[in-house]
Amino acid sequence: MPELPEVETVRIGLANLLPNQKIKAVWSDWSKSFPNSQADIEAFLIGAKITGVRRRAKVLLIDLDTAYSLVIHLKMTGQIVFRSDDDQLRFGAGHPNESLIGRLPDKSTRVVLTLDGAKLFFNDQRKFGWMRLMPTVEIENLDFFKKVGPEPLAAEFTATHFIERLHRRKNTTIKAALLDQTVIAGIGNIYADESLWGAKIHPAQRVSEIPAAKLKTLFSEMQYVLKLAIEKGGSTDKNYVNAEGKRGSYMSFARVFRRENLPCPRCGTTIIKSRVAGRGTHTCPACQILTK
DNA sequence: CACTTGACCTGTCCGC
DNA sequence: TGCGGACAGGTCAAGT
Repeated sequence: MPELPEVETVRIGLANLLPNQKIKAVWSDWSKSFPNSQADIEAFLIGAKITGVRRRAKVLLIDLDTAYSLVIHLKMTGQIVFRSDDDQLRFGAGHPNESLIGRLPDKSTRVVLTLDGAKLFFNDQRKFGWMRLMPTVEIENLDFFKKVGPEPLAAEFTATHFIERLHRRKNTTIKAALLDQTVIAGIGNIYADESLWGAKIHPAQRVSEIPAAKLKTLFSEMQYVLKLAIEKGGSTDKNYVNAEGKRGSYMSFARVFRRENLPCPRCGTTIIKSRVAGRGTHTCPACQILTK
């Protein structure tokens, strides 16, 4: 479930913890999680110093002073957790900690980077996520980066631009268009449902059938929801944690997502769950009407 | 070409 | 209690 707000929360955490850290050792248990060769890892990662942490769409980028970067996609259940050796010892001694997860590595740990007095753990229960090492300048040439749409919170991204982008997928449902990373970057199932509820648009409505004024509302609702979610440290439904292993609190602000059988906070009607664009979809049947 | 569906994985939950 | 199957949802490949 890491979407833009979750990946951004991890980025903010790592940006405070990682710069100037030196990578001393690397361990991995699952080659698909970290497909680089041992030779590349030794040449460009071990001994490298971390210079910065960036995000583009749902992808995390850790830049190194070797002119290489770690490109990381958490997919559904990925976690990047920084833990100092001191904190790790407290777990062993049975001391409670605010972290949602216990002693590391655990059985979902796929990669461990040993730093100076700390370790960075890449955990991923479902093994869909990955990290890979590549020259920093080549990142923009990856297919995904060439095709991915604009950042929805960029200052220069306007409602007009948003509507233009959505119209690239005018014959599909608005939910499928929002989830399409080549249209706009970073929206996933949670924030698609939340934004559509905010704009009172049914997720199965065709893009071409939605008046521009409603799409304009959708633009501001989307920005509102994404900003609020970043402020709350993202959504923890099950797996997601930030760089310190702590949960995000957006789910307690969610209006429809995972709230089936509960009242709509706007009108009190019972929220229903259905399937749109192949995904579990949450709507208020009174506020979000499918027209035509 | 535009769009939809299935595969990749594991853990959890539900019904029998 | 155990077991099969549905489900979770980001992205790419394959199918319509």
